[in-house]
Amino acid sequence: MSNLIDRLRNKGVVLTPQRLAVVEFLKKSTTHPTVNEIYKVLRKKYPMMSQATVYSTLELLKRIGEIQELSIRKDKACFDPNPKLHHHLLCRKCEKILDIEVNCPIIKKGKVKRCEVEEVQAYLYGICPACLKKEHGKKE
Amino acid sequence: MSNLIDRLRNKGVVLTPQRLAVVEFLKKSTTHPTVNEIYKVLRKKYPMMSQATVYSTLELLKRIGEIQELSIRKDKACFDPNPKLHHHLLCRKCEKILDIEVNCPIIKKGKVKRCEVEEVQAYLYGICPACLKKEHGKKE
DNA sequence: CTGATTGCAAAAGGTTTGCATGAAT
DNA sequence: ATTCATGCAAACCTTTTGCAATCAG
Repeated sequence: MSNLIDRLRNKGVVLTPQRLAVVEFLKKSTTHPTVNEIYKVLRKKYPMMSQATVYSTLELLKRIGEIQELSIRKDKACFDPNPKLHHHLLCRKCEKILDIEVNCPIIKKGKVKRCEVEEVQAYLYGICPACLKKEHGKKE
Repeated sequence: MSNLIDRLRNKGVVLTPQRLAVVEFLKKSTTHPTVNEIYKVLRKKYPMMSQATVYSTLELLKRIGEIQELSIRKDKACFDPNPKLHHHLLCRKCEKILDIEVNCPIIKKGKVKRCEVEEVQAYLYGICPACLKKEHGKKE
């Protein structure tokens, strides 16, 4: 965690308590939270925190390549503390977002079909292993 | 086009003039239009057409598998008359959306990493061939 | 006829923006 | 002093919803 803070400092980021709170919460999280989820949790500890600050901090972290934003949900953005290229599945049963670590030889950065690809997001929709297992007992 | 209409009838779709207008416009289009783009064009010919009807018709066409919805733009939905699995690139220069017809062995429907994948959307962000060509002359 | 569809307008929800306050250097 | 971040609230846009009027079969 402390080398994350060093990294931010080196990138010239002014580290306010609010920003630290967002960074720390997000880097610990494994659930790809939305802005509002982050805001609601942090507000308990930092009652003066505003949603606009959460937005601007996430924008900043995205810009410097510390996190990535997902549009896998149609209605709102989710955030992933891991900025490296990987894919995601949204489970239609439990609504959770899972990281999908596969090395796709085609859907990747670089030249694809004469295009210069700089960023990739692959969104899979279906059922996660946990919900598949639950279904095995039932009919359906 | 007439076998499209037959197909809709066979699926039990009530064919109103508004729905026909949306279907015909979208099936001819190659630009992945947004709801508002569709609405603005159709309103010229059908002044009584409402945006709510465009929304509901697109929802209907999606449900019966005639079109697909893209979330490649962060702010609004785009629609693709081709419901088959294929991928897309959003060019950051011209803002156009291109179809990317590649056969990815990994990002596909079926079993992926112990998940049951029912739908796939791969969104590539970068520069399209036309804009790349334009850049060649310039320094950049 | 009768249920489905339409159009209108309002509501909802997420995101962005403007500006005054406040903190840091 | 000056710059930059914050918080608040309003504004903005897209999408959804409710309902009365209308239409398709």
